[in-house]
Amino acid sequence: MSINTTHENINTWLSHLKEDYKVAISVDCVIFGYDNQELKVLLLESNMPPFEGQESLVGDLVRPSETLDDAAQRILEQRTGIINLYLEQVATFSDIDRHPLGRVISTAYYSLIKVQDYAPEVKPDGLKVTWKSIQDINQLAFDHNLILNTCLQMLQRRVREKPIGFSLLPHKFTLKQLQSLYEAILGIKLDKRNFRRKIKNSEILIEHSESQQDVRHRPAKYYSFNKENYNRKLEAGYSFDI
Amino acid sequence: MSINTTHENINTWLSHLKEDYKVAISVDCVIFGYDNQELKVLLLESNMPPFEGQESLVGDLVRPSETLDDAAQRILEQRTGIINLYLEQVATFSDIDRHPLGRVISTAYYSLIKVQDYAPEVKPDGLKVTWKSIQDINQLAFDHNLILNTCLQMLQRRVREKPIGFSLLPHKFTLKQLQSLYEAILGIKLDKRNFRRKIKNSEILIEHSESQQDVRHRPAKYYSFNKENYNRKLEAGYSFDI
DNA sequence: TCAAAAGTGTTCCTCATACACCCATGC
DNA sequence: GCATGGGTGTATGAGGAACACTTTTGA
Repeated sequence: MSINTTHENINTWLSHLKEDYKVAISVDCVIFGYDNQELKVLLLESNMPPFEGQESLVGDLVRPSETLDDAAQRILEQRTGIINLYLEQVATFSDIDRHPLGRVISTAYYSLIKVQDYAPEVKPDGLKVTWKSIQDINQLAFDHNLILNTCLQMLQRRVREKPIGFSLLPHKFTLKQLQSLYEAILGIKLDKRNFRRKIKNSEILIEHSESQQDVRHRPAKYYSFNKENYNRKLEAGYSFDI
Repeated sequence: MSINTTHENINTWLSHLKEDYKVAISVDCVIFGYDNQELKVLLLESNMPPFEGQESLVGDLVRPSETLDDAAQRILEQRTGIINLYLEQVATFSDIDRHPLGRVISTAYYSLIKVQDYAPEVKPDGLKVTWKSIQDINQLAFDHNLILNTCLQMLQRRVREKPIGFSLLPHKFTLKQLQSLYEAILGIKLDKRNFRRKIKNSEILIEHSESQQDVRHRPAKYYSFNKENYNRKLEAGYSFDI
């Protein structure tokens, strides 16, 4: 922000700060999960006009005493019980009439969690929280479809250039699960052999001795993300890329 | 923004909107230019405490009646006279104490112009506007160093994946100028032969019959960006990449 | 004729892509 | 023994990286 102005001196500027130029700020969190071969998003069911019955993203107003990053963490915790999740800022949405009750500008954040680690039944503040497949999402409250799409594009970009996909899977996963995850996020089919070669060459997986059990086909081996080795390779100039 | 809450009903929510939860919003524009082999940024000289004498980005408060995109265009025009420039949103900065006069959250935008098309002498509102080389920038007002760095990273990313570099050069340019531009933005050296082959293979340049004049060496041919052909190739699935 | 930058091809190597069959298990 | 998904290797082509000399001009 610049305060360089000869037209408006400090006093008028200060009065602007107090009065006319203020609007409310909110954050909206797009929390992605992955289950049953499908990419999902955490949604709240709205109970307020004019959006009763519609679903919305996890969001609320930002307090004047907190940063956007802090607000995103606080609101996510209050609304879902999820604590200490790293959220990445995506974009800020400012259409004049995006909120029916007044001028509210909203900054969107996204993150990823393992659905196994979060049971929506918790509902810390009594709101209905549900996982919903991206495919099944229709009309959301406010401009949340736009926000969701923007965050999804960010996810698609990031998942190709950073090993964040693992944070959607259980600690131990099969290569098939990993491939299906990428296919679900990117919306494309990948070649099995090429995918496996690429992943294995990258040397960022730990291969476990255990395999699947009770499957009526050849059991798949379990793998985990090797964060230590990834960090080591990062420092050596490695750049992840699917 | 979500209004789904059982703790705060509509009325208290509305009062929040009117009172406690309001902060001021600003935009800051990072306008890049290129001249004399150097990447430059448009800066204003600050005349207000505690930043007198320091330089700042082109910014101001957003009005409650305009979107952030509109505000960025308006403020850029008022402060510099530059009209109708497409600005891309980069990020929103919200540190509590980023502004000495109160809580101001700022959304950053960036864009590129040809320095030939803009004479800073114009100074529409009487402020000093200057081009400054990225290299020579020291301490800026507010958190503008952080904002500038963030926008520079965005530029470095974008310039590799979209043919936006041309908007920094004169209409007609030499391949050497184009290569130097990329080197200045990315801060790396490029191989002359590989660069020229890549650019020529991309078929997005028009080769003019004219060449440089009055240079004491073999004169270079002039080229222009072939926007029509680029758009045609885009639709055919082409993706620019340097 | 010299200085200064323009312009030009080839080799090597890495990596993306396309593709088909055998293996281990539960039923 | 059969259905189901797991697991593996190779050949081809495209494109990135490294690299040095000749050409054109003005002074």
